[in-house]
Amino acid sequence: MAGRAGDDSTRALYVISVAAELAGLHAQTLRIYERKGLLEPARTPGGSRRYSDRDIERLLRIQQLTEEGLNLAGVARVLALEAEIGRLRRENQELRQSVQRAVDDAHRQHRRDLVPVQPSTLVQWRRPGPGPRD
Amino acid sequence: MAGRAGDDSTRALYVISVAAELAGLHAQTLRIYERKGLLEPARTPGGSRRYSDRDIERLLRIQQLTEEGLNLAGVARVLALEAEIGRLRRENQELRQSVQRAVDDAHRQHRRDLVPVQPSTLVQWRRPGPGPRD
DNA sequence: TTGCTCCTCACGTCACGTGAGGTGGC
DNA sequence: TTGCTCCTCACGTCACGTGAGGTGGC
Repeated sequence: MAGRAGDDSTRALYVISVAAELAGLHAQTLRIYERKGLLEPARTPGGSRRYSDRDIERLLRIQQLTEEGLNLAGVARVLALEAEIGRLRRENQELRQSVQRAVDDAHRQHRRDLVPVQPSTLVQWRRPGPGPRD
Repeated sequence: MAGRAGDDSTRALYVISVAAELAGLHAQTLRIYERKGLLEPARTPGGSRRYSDRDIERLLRIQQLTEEGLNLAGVARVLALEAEIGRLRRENQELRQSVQRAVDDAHRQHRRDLVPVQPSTLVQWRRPGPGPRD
């Protein structure tokens, strides 16, 4: 599905008959999906539909969901919720990185504090023995 | 819907006819929803269904979604995805608090570093000029 | 002209809600 | 006995996919 010239998955490449063949659906079904707001293919100046690779993948996802018994209202809703979940997961990932950065900064700050120590203050390193505590 | 004795929204209180009346649905419809896995009311030792306030709220949510045109497969999927979104939002909120805590700690650390500075080491602050790079 | 596109209309199938009908335990 | 519960079966309605039928531009 990728590796196309220009590698732009949103580029409108396929007329409806080709898109239908790629997705394993009837052309008329694609028109129905569009009317229901499930996807919005590009249009040529003349008014014909042109589908991108992203559109094809969306069609395959829609097909999965309808095969699982969802009707088109459910498919529309599920696609929207899945997009929301994607956003939340990304935001989540970024927040985790923020926490990591903040902790790293704290550690760096700590190490910087240790740098000015004079050699005369160095002591031999001992592994912590089985002391009464700590 | 709340404020019940004991205030436990999961307590099984209503027989199917009462639950159906509360939700504005037919008892038989509630049985269908259960068979489709949309909710699982408690059972008495004799085998009769008992619905909780939480079950009633779920029934109302199911009703909303079917009125919006979703079939039951779609409703089941949407409810699961909404639960996932709830989890992600909560996790997200906790991560934000972690970031806030880490930043607060860094500020505290910073303030502590500033305390030991001797007055003799103070220099005038200059804004960085337009140097050749960086 | 051929083969595509566009659209609308109609039919078959299936899901779901509703009701009927018959059973059994407080 | 009455009024509930349990279940299954059948029917009406609606959504959706499919196909036909007619139009128009490369």
